[in-house]
Amino acid sequence: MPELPDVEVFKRYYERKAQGKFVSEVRPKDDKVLGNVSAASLRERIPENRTGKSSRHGKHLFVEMSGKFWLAFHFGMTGYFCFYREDEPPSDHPRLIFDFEEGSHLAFDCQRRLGEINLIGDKKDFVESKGLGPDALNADLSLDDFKEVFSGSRAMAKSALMDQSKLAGVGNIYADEILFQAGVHPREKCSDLSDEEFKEIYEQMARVLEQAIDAEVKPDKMPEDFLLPHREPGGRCPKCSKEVEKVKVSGRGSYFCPSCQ
DNA sequence: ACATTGACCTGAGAGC
DNA sequence: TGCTCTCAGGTCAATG
Repeated sequence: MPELPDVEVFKRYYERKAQGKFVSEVRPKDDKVLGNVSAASLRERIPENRTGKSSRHGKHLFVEMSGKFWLAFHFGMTGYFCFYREDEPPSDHPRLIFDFEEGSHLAFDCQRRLGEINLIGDKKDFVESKGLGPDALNADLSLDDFKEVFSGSRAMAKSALMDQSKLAGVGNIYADEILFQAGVHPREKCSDLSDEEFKEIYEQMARVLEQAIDAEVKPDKMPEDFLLPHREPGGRCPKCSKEVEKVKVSGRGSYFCPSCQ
């Protein structure tokens, strides 16, 4: 599930619930989600530190530990944070649990184990090592930057939007939503897009991502004209009420409105 | 350079 | 009820 808006919501959840707490213990439950760090090393290095500030780049979330190092979280398909108190039930598939001195906990939950945790010293180096492009919701990203990234590509618009080395953060769901709002067919080639279409995609990208965050990523809180709640067989386009269609692009199920796009 | 496919994982839901 | 099949918001490697 986690694309840029989801991860931004996780970030705010972390800040609200778990930032600034003293970690008494950390419990790694599954080596599969550990990237460059072992369970033993986590147990060694994390306790006695305080959870610090956080930042996000694309689908990656960084959490600083006492100003000493960062934990980089990637949520895969099914990851999320779950904060709970002593008297509350834990999450379903905890893969790493922080125990706070005050008696509460933060779990990194990931049912399908496709997420990954890394311990890093420098965020920039990490972003570079992953080959990530600029964050898709970066205020410094101008229309000209955007065009420069995409106009040289012969890939389909949706594939290009999901390419994390071009821009980081857009995944399957929001690529569909952005192209729907921009009125561009997902299989349209970047090289065939007009200036007007580039501008439309650029503007809709920022709008869609921001509105999804405002809606806390909940389908029922999304704007009326979002495709997102209608991406299912038989679903109706929120703008023209024609039946939405599904095709495969880059091996991913892709919904679009045949009349609006 | 790009599309496609399968692998990595687990579980929910559909159809029988 | 239980089985099988397909699918799921991510990424990576191999192949054409």
